[in-house]
This record gives sequence, C-alpha cells and structure tokens, in this order.
Amino acid sequence: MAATKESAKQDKAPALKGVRRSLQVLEYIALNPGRATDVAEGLGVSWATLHRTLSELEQGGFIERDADSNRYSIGARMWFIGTAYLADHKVLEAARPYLDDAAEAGDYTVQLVERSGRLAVTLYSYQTTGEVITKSTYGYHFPLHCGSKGQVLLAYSSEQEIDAFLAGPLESLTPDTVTEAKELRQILKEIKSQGYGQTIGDVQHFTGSLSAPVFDRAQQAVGAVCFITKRSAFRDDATVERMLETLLRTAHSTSLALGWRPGA
Amino acid sequence: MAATKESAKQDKAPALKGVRRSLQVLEYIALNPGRATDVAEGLGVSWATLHRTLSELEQGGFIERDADSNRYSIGARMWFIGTAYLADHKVLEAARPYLDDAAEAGDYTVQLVERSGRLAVTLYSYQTTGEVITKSTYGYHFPLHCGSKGQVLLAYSSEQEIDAFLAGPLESLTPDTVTEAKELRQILKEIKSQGYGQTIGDVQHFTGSLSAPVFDRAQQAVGAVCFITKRSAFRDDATVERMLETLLRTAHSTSLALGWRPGA
DNA sequence: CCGCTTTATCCGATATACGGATACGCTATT
DNA sequence: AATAGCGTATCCGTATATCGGATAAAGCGG
Repeated sequence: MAATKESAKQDKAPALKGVRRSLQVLEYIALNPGRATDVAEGLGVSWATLHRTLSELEQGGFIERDADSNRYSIGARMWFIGTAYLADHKVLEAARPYLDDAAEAGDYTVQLVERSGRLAVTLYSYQTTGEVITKSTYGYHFPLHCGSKGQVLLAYSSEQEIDAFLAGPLESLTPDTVTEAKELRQILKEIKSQGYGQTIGDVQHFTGSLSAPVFDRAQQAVGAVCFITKRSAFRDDATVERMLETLLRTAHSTSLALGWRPGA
Repeated sequence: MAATKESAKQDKAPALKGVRRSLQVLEYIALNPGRATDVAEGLGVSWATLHRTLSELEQGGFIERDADSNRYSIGARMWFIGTAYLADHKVLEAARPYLDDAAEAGDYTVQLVERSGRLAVTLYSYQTTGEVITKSTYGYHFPLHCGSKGQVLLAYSSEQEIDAFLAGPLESLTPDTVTEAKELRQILKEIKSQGYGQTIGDVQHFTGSLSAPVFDRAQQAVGAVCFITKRSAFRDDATVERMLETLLRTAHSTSLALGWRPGA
C-alpha cells in the first residue's frame, strides 16, 4: 500500500496548501525528528515536494539538519518564535506567583500545563533539587490520557471533545497507563466529582502526580496545576494530604486571579 | 506610495513563496503582536494575501486572535513545536547541572543563552526569589549589543558576523545602552581579552549582569552563561568577585562537558 | 566492486495562490 | 444620530509559482 493517500484528512478547504504542509512538517519533526524519507512517508507527501519544503525551512533556520546523519530537528528560530507565546500568557502570568510559592513549600516538581490538541503541554516547570523529571523540563509532552495533568485537562473538556479524543489512538507509556476508553471515562468522572486527579506510574514507572484544574472568568478550564514527585511519596497519606492541600490552594488562587468566581 | 514592492529583499531565490511568507508572518507576530493591517504594512504584503495567510495560520492554532480587538499573537501550537528544540539540545543538556548548582549558590538569576540571528535567546533561566527579570522568564530576548550576554556572544563571533551585526540598526533600551559601533568594538575586544563581559543598566535600569562564553569541541562559542542581579550588588567588589568566580567555573565546566579542551 | 537506499535536481502541465477591487462592520468624530 | 474613516472579509480572472514523475548523483553496506 506504499503511500496511498488515505491520509488526506486535511480538514475541509484546500487553501494555502504549501503553508499547511510546511507547518505539518514542522510539527512532524517536532514529534519525531529524523531523516527526510521518514518524514515524507509519515506525511504521505511526494519526495520532491518534501525536499523543497525541507530546504526552505532549513535555510530559514526553522529546522536544523545534522550534516553527518542528515537527520532533521527543530531549529533555534522556532524556539525563539515559540517563546513569544509565553510572553503574554494570561494564565501563566496569573499563576506564576502561586506556583513559585508552591515550589518553595514542598519537595516536588511544580508544573502548569494546558491543552494543545491531543497533548498536555508544559508552560511552567519548577523542579526542586533531586530532579524527578528525566527529560529536559520543556520539550516533552504527554497525551491527555497519561498522567493526572492530562486527565484533568480532559475531564473538564466538553463531552464531544472527550469523545473525539478517546476515539483516537491511546498509546501506552508504561504498563500502568490506562488505555481503555471505558475505564478512562470512569476516571474522568471521578476527577470531576472530587475536583482533582491523581495517577501513579502511568507516565514514568517511578513517579506519581496530583493535578487540579484552573478556571477562568468564563468557568472554563484553561489549564491545570500539577505536582509530581517520586512514587514512594504516595505511600504516606499525610504527605499526600499536604500536597493536595497546597495543590488545591494554588489552583484556586490562580483561578481567582483570572477572574473566576465560585458557583457554576 | 501605497504598497510599492521596494521591500522585496527576500534573500536570493524566489522559491516556496507562500511558505516563506507565512513564516515571516509568524516571526513578525512573535516580535510585535498586533493587528492584521500592521503586519501587512510591516511586511509589505498585500492585504488580501496576508489575510489568507493569517486565516490559515489561525485555524491551525499557530497564531491566536483576540476576538474583541482582532489582534494576533503566537499560538499554543508554536510553543509546542518550539519546545521540541530544547528536548535534545546538547549545550543545554551539558550545562544544566552546573547551572542548577550556580543557581543554588547565589542570589541572582542564572541564564543560558545562545545566538539566533540578531538576538540572544534564552534557553534556561532560573531566578531565585526576589524576581529581578520583569518579563516572563522566556519570551523576551534582546539584541546582541544589549547586556553582557549578547555582547559575549557577539565578541566570540567571526569578524564578518560582527561587521554584519554592527551594520544593522542598534536600538537603545535604556540611556545606558551602547549603540556606537566603534565603542562596541572596543567592548568586544575587552571581553575577548578578559574572557567575560559585564554591563550595568543597559537592558533594564535597575539590573546588571555578568556573562561568560561556552565553547564546544571545535573551540566554537556556542552559548553564554549569564548571571543577572540588581544594580546595587555591583557596588560591592567582593560580591562581584564571588559571582565572577562562580560564573567562570560554570561556563568552564560546561565547555569541558561539551568536549572543549583548553588551548586555542 | 557493485547493488541499494537516500538525497538532489529538471522540467512541463496545471492547478494555485496573487492582489486589485468591492462590500461589510465597527468605532470614533462632529 | 448621522457620517466619515479605518480595519476586515470576500470575489474572481490571470499569471505564475508549485507539484510530482522521472532521472541523476551521492552514500552506505555487503
């Protein structure tokens, strides 16, 4: 079946084809950096076309190619442009002071995440010494069904968004990752009823996390605060209790700062 | 003069026009978010064309538009893609442990920066409580002639890169910013001779910074470590001395970790 | 040394994006 | 309140820039 174009699911309107493709390429490379052929195959684009696109992107500094292996990866200019996103980010701005406080207070990694497509992306991450997260702070994002942060973001999405997400592929990061749609729905329900989420070992074997949603003026969940720490810490109820309290306070304060008021 | 095309300075080869434009638009918006017309004018692109581009970018989530003011800004998806740059960044990876140590040790903001075009972009920033940087950690970058970090990066560039940079416009961020090419060359020379840079109040009135270059295996300066603190701290020689020592050690260790060996 | 995979470049046909012109909507102004 | 003016949205014919098959070159492994 080589490269049949069953992948032509590009929304609706065929406009600005080149632009769309180039951005698809960028995202593809962000997710799996690699050789040109792989990208071409992965996206179902003819080689000649892709080659032109890559050349253009490279000479602009948007992607970089390793001279030896011919492997492509995201370039510095994309980082530069991307960071502009944070420069004026309301939620982050509102949350920062509380996040900083929380980070001071405890022995766990503090993150602020928001949803982008099928992923939970990290906007802020402060890890106390003892480094729990393996990958470089940023640049590592997880699907929504993995980890309490993703699940919280998902739980407070609309029904149809949840359906859409669960209809997609649900990968497994560890043996403990929940990949059953039905089971996930149950988890989401619990999250909404108790106001926070908790998972252990479903992203990395040796860590667990607690997450709580952040709301804006329009009662919309716009992000989540997440505390991550080593698995063993979850054995001690008192510790968990303390973390949870700080977590909820942090999320609550942030929501208030965003103009949210209690009462649905 | 409406929209004469005197701005057609797009490098050399007219290829993948649409793609190039769309990325120019992204970068333009990253630098100055704003209304569609401004972008069109700033880039010298016809309105209709730009409108199409913006629509495409927006519906892909690469830019966001504020419904009320119709102002555009960088979207979450760009942040997502951009962060992929850090995920596998050799210099950052090598530097991180030393940066963390340095951040623990002193009462100043620790940054790792590298050059991208005419700007010094921040890869890592750790600010101790007492927040000295005004803007959100990332998302705020400065031209190379401002601040010790930029100057250090520039100092260790090739002669022709320096020439090229100095030929461009040199804005002034504060009254203390040096914008005279001649004076800057002198500063660069000093930096190279003493191995580090220092500036006070040329980026923000109330802060100063010290920076030192990081080299890789090929004796190439690939970044700079920068310590930033409040202006008053620079009055005390002992403090500065201590900072400087830590700074040089941090940069040195990082260079070693990258395979650099003393001896030019 | 030779095949095989990956990368680079050509070139003509055609669909695609360009941009002038026109229409709409909103805010500021008198 | 009515109007002027600016910013935004959309239309459509034309020219041109882009597509992709094919071919050539370059690496890589056996």
